[in-house]
Amino acid sequence: MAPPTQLSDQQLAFMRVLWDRGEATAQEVQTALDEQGQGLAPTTVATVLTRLERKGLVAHRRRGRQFVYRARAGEQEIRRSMLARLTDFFFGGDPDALVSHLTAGRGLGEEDLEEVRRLISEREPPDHAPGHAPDRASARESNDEDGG
Amino acid sequence: MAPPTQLSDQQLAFMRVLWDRGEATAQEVQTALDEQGQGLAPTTVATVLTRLERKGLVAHRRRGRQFVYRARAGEQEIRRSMLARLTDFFFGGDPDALVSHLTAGRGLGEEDLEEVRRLISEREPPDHAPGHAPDRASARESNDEDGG
DNA sequence: CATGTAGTACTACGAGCGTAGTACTACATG
DNA sequence: CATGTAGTACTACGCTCGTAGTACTACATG
Repeated sequence: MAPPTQLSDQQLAFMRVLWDRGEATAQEVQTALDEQGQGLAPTTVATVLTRLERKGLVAHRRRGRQFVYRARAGEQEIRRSMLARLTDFFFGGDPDALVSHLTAGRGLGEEDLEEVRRLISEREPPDHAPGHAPDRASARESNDEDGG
Repeated sequence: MAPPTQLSDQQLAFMRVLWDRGEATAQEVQTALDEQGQGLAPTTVATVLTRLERKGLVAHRRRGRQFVYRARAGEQEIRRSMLARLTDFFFGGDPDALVSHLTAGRGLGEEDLEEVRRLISEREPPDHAPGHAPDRASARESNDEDGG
């Protein structure tokens, strides 16, 4: 599972609506996006949803003549794989850089940084492969949180 | 500045080569990618480089009949904007989730998590807009690290 | 059953990507 | 200058994306 989940901003926006609502008809998705400044034609929304479905990211069931869509891929899952791609690429083998990156510009001082760095570094297993993303991040953790 | 820097894996791989070497001819890039299992035809490499150049991400100068390419966009810059897109989308307004994500699967215990969370949360400015990415992350930090 | 309407399915079209072939250029060599 | 060769420029093709129009279907209504 967990295909080369490389989603565009728009696709993510669609997924977000479904994640937030659990379920949504094409119309509801359209309305939701509309409120975010994404004015799309109804057919466009349908097209995108169909494509997402073809990729296995969403599924639908009928309700009357409407399709009710739901996300098949969880937010955590997508998030994980998308971020894993980048972190593996940019910080593969160098968790230090990742910490620095995250804290840069957030006003964290050197001490804080040091703390965070320590916390992560000392646990980070050295099974990195700085190159194209391996799927080490996609298969072994089912213990995502999001709730606490 | 900082265009909607949304690079594919391959484009990143190309950039990586240039970042690592400072400069490289198309041939050198090809060789480098070849060693990473990316067997590409010379013309393919040239095409990709040309396209990257058109996007302003790389530049070239002549050396004899060859083109010597160099990255115009720094690794930090690209990294920042690419990660900003995702973090803004997934964690916009919720630094907690970001911390959780980063530490999930790394074996960090709840205490550690708490610590990291505290460090970031207490500094995180509330200027988030959980929606499409604002460019709050792209303009104001020049203090990236990468060196230590 | 005829008509309107909501909603999905199919088709389209331009842009960018991944990939690469062919054409052209410039230099080494005789 | 003719030829070979390395290297870039142009062209191409299939795919996905963003966007949406048109066609078809099914249901409410008279």
